[in-house]
Amino acid sequence: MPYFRAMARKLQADFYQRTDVVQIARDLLGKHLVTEIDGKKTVGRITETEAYCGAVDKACHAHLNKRTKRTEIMFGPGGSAYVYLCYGIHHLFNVVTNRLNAADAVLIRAVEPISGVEHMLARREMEELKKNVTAGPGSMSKAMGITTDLYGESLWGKIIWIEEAPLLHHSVIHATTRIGVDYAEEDALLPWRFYDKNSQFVSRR
DNA sequence: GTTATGATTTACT
DNA sequence: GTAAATCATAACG
Repeated sequence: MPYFRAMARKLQADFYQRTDVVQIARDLLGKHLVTEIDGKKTVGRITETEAYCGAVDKACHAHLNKRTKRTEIMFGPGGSAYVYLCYGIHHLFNVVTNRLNAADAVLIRAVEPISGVEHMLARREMEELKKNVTAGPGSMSKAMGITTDLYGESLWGKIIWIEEAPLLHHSVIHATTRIGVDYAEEDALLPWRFYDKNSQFVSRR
């Protein structure tokens, strides 16, 4: 490994297995999401996340500890990928957090392209780099090559991982309500969506 | 076996 | 602003 190129550390179990999913959602902002799929490596800086808190959150698929084949991975220990298909078209990528039997997850909603931009554009069938290439959970997953094939994949393996990066200052993190969870009644009002105020690559303002 | 329904995006009017 | 696309999953018979 060339000594002159700093090798960013992959986030490990101790990061994902903390018990406060909202804190993890904040901490993930600014980190680098990396995928290496079909020999194509793409890196994106995470700019937007949402926290989903297992049993007590009406917006979470695992609300009241509803255990199904789909939600099963969220009950495992933190550090694996929860990917599912939404509206029959979009693959949404989540990071499983917390300990065994605490079904929390963080939805990654947007990234800012860092490298492998040509692969992202090819996957999105686009010509130039605009924010909608990777802003929005379905778009981001498509650009990064994330599909339900990655369901249950370890986040410190060789296909997908997240690299350490300095925490963002709290003053540039904006907290607001989550998107598309109107059905969750009072839990739809929780300020559990976070984004980097300084980034253009955010799905909505 | 059937049926309802989305953690959304895109292309319209 | 509104609507269509499109299918795995979950709940029910």
